[in-house]
Amino acid sequence: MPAHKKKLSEKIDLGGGHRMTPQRQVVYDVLMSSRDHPTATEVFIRVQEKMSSISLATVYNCLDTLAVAGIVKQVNLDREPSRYCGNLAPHAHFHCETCATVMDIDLKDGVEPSSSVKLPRGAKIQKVEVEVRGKCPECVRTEKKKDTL
Amino acid sequence: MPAHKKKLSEKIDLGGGHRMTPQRQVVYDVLMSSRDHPTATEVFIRVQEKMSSISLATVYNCLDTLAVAGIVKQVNLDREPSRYCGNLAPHAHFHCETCATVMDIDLKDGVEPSSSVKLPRGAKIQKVEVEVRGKCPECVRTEKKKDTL
DNA sequence: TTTTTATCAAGAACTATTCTAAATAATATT
DNA sequence: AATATTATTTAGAATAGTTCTTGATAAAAA
Ligand SMILES: [Mn+2]
Ligand SMILES: [Mn+2]
Ligand SMILES: [Zn+2]
Ligand SMILES: [Zn+2]
Repeated sequence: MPAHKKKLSEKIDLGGGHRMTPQRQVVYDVLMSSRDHPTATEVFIRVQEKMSSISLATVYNCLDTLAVAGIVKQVNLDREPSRYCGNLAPHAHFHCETCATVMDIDLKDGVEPSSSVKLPRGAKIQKVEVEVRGKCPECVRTEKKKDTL
Repeated sequence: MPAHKKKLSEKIDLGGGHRMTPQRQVVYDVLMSSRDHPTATEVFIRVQEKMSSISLATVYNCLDTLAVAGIVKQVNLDREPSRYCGNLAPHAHFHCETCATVMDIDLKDGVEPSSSVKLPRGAKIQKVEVEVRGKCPECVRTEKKKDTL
């Protein structure tokens, strides 16, 4: 079952004496129930529909706690606000420069993302990030439609 | 001849009615004469040694103009301040989490960096960025030395 | 020269994010 | 249970990198 379809309100262990509070749960649920990559402010807006009393500071706190606990991912693209992602599987991101959408890209089976670069010998690799920028299929289609008018 | 060893004060065309002013030239020279990836503030400090009257705002303006003209690269890693790079050849970046150094990584010949991901069909790819995080060779060595004490 | 356009510089403004401090709530200890 | 300890939430202040504004300066064009 894909992560984003997991039953909501599932109790998760955060470890390190951290509690899964109602605020953290609702932030977590919002991320797990969406495939897009909302910013903290967008998460805040979505969370408010379920818990109108929550503050933006708490959303930032919760996102950080969840990210440090490793149950959500913080996605940083360029100079833009951080986005958050509930997809824990290793994956890359496609960033559409036309509509600003961020979408997950699967990795090809058996191909390490690091295999295209000459890793510095003696270095200890912790993480490899691949980011693709361009025009998403939908925007390419819209563009072409415009051409034929 | 590698880009960073080019003769300094080389006159460059910026295109689009833009002038290579003394300020832009000195900012450009600073980037071309270093292999590290300085932030705008670090560039500012280095530039001041040659031109003490320059302002930080102008350094930001110059860096932006040079980057838009495509003769330097803006490098954005995580939430940190932007860094700037005079290496125009396609390359990736290694970011040491211990000493914060950013170094260039060459791409393997004949291997597209995009080959490790399942590109969305119909998308128009403009740029693929690969970022490696971990511990650089020097920091790995320092760490090991500490172990044997 | 006169006019136009580009650039510079200083500081204000902006924005995403973090910090502070007080209130609240959960947990542990007695 | 009562108390003490610790974690969490919250609003707002503070921070930091960057961008914007505006008037001065300089270069280019006419
Ligand atoms: Mn993702
Ligand atoms: Mn570089
Ligand atoms: Zn798009
Ligand atoms: Zn290092």
